[in-house]
Amino acid sequence: MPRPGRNTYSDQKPPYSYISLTAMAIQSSTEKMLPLSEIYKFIMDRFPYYRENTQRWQNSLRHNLSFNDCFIKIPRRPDQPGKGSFWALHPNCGDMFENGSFLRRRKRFKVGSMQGTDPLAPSKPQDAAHYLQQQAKLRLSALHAAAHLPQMPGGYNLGSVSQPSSFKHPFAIENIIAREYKMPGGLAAFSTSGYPLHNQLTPAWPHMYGSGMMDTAAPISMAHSDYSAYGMPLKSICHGAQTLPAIPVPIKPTPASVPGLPGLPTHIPAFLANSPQSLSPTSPQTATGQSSPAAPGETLPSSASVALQSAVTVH
DNA sequence: GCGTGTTTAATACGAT
DNA sequence: ATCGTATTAAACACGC
Repeated sequence: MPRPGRNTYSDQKPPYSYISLTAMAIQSSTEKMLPLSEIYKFIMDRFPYYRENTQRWQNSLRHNLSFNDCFIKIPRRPDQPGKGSFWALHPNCGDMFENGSFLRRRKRFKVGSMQGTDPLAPSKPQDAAHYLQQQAKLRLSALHAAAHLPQMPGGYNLGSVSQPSSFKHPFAIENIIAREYKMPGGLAAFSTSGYPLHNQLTPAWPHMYGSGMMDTAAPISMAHSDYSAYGMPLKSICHGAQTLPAIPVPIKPTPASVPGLPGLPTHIPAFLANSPQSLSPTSPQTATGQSSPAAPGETLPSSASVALQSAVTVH
């Protein structure tokens, strides 16, 4: 029986499928697309388990990328030199995960199954690739635009969201990343297999490793997980382009973080940060996300959204 | 050669 | 038992 310890829990295989892990990596990126090598890196950074047997799981991961329609390949632009293509989530792959939990997928995503809700998103892989490439550009434009907007006191840590759903699955991406291993309470109701157990208290997320980003700037109290790090369900991240393109996620409190922008995460989860090392340790900070919860269905127009809209119309 | 990408096949497991 | 999905292994192609 494994005992709690550095090389037992922390090296445990995470309860996520390769699809989940890949989706996490992709969604952690600013442009919502990553080259294969960055996906590898993300996973190895966060999950010590995957620092071994790299041949095995990387082969599996590549298999999943090719095999599953939910991943689409995006050719590099001339200004994106490097090896291999980018990989992104199909714009219509929303709702792929049950309740936004990376632990459970609803069903295999197939192109043309019309389970997505983005009326603008093409379903053909080629079209989707182009669409996402455009989306990536837009995100960068929006990010730059937002960077010039005033910042609220308290920075990125507002937590007001416009999601109509108050969905808060404990394994939703925002909770995964928020939870870290270093919860204020130190414990959470999860089994060692990673699944929620209400009658059992074990250290949460032993399989995850901080690699220098243990101390997120926005620790979330999981005891009040109603408003999580992202403050939005995965599905809205996944097809955030339903009304607006998904917003780039700044990885640390920068002026680029704009409070109140619909769909814009105001907590920046370290887990999703694409450069975890860049996160400087900060003093524990109570989650302020619950301090200004958005009412279900509420939308919060902001100057940033205006900036985004203008960015959208520019292409 | 190596990294990337595709495909097929076998196997295991959970849900129904 | 059957089906769907995930994992793993392996072979192969392609480009640098």
